[in-house]
Amino acid sequence: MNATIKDVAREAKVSIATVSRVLNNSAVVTDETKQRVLDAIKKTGYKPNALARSLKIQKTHTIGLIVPDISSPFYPEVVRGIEDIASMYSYNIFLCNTDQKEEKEMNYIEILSEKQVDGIIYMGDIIRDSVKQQLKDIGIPIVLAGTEDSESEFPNVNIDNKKASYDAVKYLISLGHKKIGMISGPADDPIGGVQRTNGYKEALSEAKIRFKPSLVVEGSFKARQAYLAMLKLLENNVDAVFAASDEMAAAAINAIFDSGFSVPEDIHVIGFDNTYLSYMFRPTITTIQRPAYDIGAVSMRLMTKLLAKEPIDDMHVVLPHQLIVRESTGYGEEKNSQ
Amino acid sequence: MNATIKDVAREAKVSIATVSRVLNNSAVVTDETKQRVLDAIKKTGYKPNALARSLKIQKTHTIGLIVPDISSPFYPEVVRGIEDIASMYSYNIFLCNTDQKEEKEMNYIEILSEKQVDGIIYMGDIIRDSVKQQLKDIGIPIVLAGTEDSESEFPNVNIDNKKASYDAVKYLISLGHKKIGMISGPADDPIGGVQRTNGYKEALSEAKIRFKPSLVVEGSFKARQAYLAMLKLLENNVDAVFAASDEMAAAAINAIFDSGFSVPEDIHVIGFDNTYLSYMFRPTITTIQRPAYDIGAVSMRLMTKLLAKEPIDDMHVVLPHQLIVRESTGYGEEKNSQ
DNA sequence: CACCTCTAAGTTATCGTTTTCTCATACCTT
DNA sequence: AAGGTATGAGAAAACGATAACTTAGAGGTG
Repeated sequence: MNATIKDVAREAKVSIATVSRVLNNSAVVTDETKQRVLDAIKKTGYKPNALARSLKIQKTHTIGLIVPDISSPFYPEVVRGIEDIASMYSYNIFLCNTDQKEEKEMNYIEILSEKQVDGIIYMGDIIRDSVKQQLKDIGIPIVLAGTEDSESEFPNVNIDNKKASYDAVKYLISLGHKKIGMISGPADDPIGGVQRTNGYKEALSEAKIRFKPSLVVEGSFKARQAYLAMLKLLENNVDAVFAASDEMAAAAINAIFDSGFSVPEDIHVIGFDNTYLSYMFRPTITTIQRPAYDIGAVSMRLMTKLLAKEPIDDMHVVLPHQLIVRESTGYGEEKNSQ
Repeated sequence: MNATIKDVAREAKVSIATVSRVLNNSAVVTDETKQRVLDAIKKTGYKPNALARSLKIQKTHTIGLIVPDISSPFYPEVVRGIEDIASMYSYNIFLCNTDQKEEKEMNYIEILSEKQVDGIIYMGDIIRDSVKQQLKDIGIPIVLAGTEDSESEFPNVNIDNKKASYDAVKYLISLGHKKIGMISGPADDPIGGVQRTNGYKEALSEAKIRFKPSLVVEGSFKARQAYLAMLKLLENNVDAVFAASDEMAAAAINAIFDSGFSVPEDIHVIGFDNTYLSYMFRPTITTIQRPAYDIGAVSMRLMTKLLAKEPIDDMHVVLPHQLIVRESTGYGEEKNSQ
């Protein structure tokens, strides 16, 4: 059906080697022959078969993306960042949703390996040992985007989550709050759970505020649980809350309103991630910005360096986060200007 | 480095043909030989090379996704739906962001074709003739997800956009409104622009309300323009507004508040798409739900049928949309229960 | 003028599979 | 016992490219 290099060769009355040479200009071909080949390519409508090429050169210019769920916030932007840089370097990406399930992760890594991807970018809060081992076994470059493994064995790009939540809580303290609640991520999540809670504790201890376990309620990054968590915190009379995600912060604010209190008048709230929810929601939500697009872009750039075996200055990139102050902590009583 | 079928054959002391036979159980092999091969596979850690296989069988079990922007709402869910079904049928997907730019679209289609994808699912509001032609030329199954081409030449999965906006406006009319404004999509967008505006007109004409061009302001699906559009509509004293996207609806509501009016007390607003913004935003926004996940899932299912050459009952699937009534049109003055 | 060198282009092995032939052997027939 | 038919397994030809190795001339040198 589709023309092959052979058809082009026949048409141009040259050998397939010569066609290959003009295709990759890997060797000198006289202008006249070259032109004949070019004409033949046009005439036959020839398109190189990337499969055959990849089989021979042992490179696919394809990388695999392991993502918990492309339809949940944060990831779409990361993936966009990855894809932009990938396309810049002529790489294509396989998208694989795993819901963070071990079985799906293992399965996809296997398939990606069989499809001979040149590298894998992994996303997800928890990296199981089994998965880690398999990623090592397949012997291609791996980059972790927006996460990190316990021993820092893999190159990665991330923010400093502990510092980020430290900054958020410190800001609340600077506003004069003493009873600060937290709605954390799951306890078995080393980042959204452990690291962010640690930042919270550190800010408190630095300000000599005693840490009370009852003021930290474990959430699941879902609105409903966060709503209930907030109700619990209200029983403990908190005067400010730091939630480990914007969605949880929004749910918390709703819980506060539904309980007859007001934000920011009665209680201040800070979220995490600067999703568009945080600025479209009213009151707009003070939040920590994790530079999702950049995490993706830098991860992919790091990947291209690994693939090209370029020297790499830093295998573990820490991108800056930022506290974005909005109405939920009392900023800007004047009208918002969109 | 990696073991090949040859290594397995040598290890099991059989021919590579036999190994291939047990791999695909494409022919009878005695249990004893089979076991030897299986052992050899385990011992060598052999993984089939999908590239070589695909080259031979002329199928890659890979499909390409052309998407305007994975980081903008609606698409992540569609893609998730596609990927879920794809993985169910052992297909992998290439993700390609095009920003709806002709050049990028053409380029990606070319690359996908070179990489021998088995099919392409196209998303995007506008389908240019050049792109359409190229999609036809590469000679593989194409499915349009959440969109349609002018001549309905390609199989597609979508909702009835005209009917959807008709329903929204009819609902506003049923609430007693007469001066209904609309913030539409771009005029050159046959769906978000033309079809949705047509539905608006039809609902008006059915209710014998005269259509006034000044009450339709062209937006771009972006918040800022919609905010300005709403200010214009306010000058015309509208008492209700239908926006062609939730983000525009939210921006409109902000504009209304910032102008000293209130929603739903003074003005009713309806959005489009039931993004999570529409239910997290306060007031929650009445909207039309486009079943994004299902559009993706059904599109991919359609694709698998095309690839398997199964008989297809309907090449043009119209999925049901739904009007979701929330606070922005006055529903539920009682406390929202999350 | 014989010999060498260079250059452009052709031959062919190879990447790792699948699949079509072939073939050897065992088992039925009659 | 000779011939026919399954049956399991091997040999080899693809699939469509790349690249190492050849080779045929053209031109340069002594």
